[in-house]
Amino acid sequence: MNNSRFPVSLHILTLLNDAKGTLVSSEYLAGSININPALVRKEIMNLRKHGFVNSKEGKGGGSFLAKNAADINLGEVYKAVKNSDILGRNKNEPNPKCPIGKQINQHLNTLYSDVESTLIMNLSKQTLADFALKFK
Amino acid sequence: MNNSRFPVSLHILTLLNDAKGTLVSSEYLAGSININPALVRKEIMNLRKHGFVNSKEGKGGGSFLAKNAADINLGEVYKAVKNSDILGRNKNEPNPKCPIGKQINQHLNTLYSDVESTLIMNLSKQTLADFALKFK
DNA sequence: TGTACTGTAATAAAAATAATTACAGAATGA
DNA sequence: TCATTCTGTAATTATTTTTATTACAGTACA
Repeated sequence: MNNSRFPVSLHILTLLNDAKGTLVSSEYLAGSININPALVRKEIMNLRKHGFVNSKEGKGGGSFLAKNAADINLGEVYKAVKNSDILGRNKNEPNPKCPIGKQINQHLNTLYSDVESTLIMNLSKQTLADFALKFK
Repeated sequence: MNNSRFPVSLHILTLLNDAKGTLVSSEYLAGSININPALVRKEIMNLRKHGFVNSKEGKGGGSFLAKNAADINLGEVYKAVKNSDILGRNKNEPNPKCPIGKQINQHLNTLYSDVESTLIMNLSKQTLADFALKFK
């Protein structure tokens, strides 16, 4: 992960949780996170697609949590934003003529899926409500 | 992780293990991985720094494992190559005037260090020898 | 003493990420 | 009704990260 989608999404969700159902504009969210509002809206699109938030268009519009914070766990959030292999991947095909190169991706795959599923299991122990509780 | 340092390093180590102590050139390694030899040498520098491999300069030179494959575990390899936060990080400072923005990095830090230590624990259960054993 | 390596740096290219800009469409309320 | 303030979305540009390329000094061998 060399992008900021997870922390940005978690930040958005935390702010929305804090707003207790009132509508929050992408402008405000962007101001807290310190990124561009259009990026926030894009990330919100994704969170909406995954059922975490809902938005209302038009004047006075904004976003709000679509479910209880206790029903959103961080494993789900991770799954919603992940778009690359957890431990990275070589973009080039390894040499198929090399006995090791030929097989390595297959073994990396099993390693990664194992590692990732325990990671998700671990993340899933914590809900957005748990996370938000840490803020004073 | 959006770079390929972990898979590249593991690939190198697997090849060296397969070579059973004979010297392997960066040219050969690069050919199997399908990346540039200079990158391989750079990655080997790092692996050497961490005590996993040794190299011999000059004609007929190359690299070889510096310790038994059973004494290299994948958690150590991960630690040797990791250079970014496991779940990504927003490069911009969150707004210190926002009650959430002000605190979020601190809470992300504890989350990340927790998540990462279980990830490493998990990876550490597997040695290079275990990994290499999967190749037929 | 030529050859084949590593070590290392500098530079360039490519890819990924983020920022910016723009604007149509929706909801509000004066 | 219509100006205002939002979202949704796309297109473009800028920035950063990653990878490739090139080059060459130094080392070891034969």
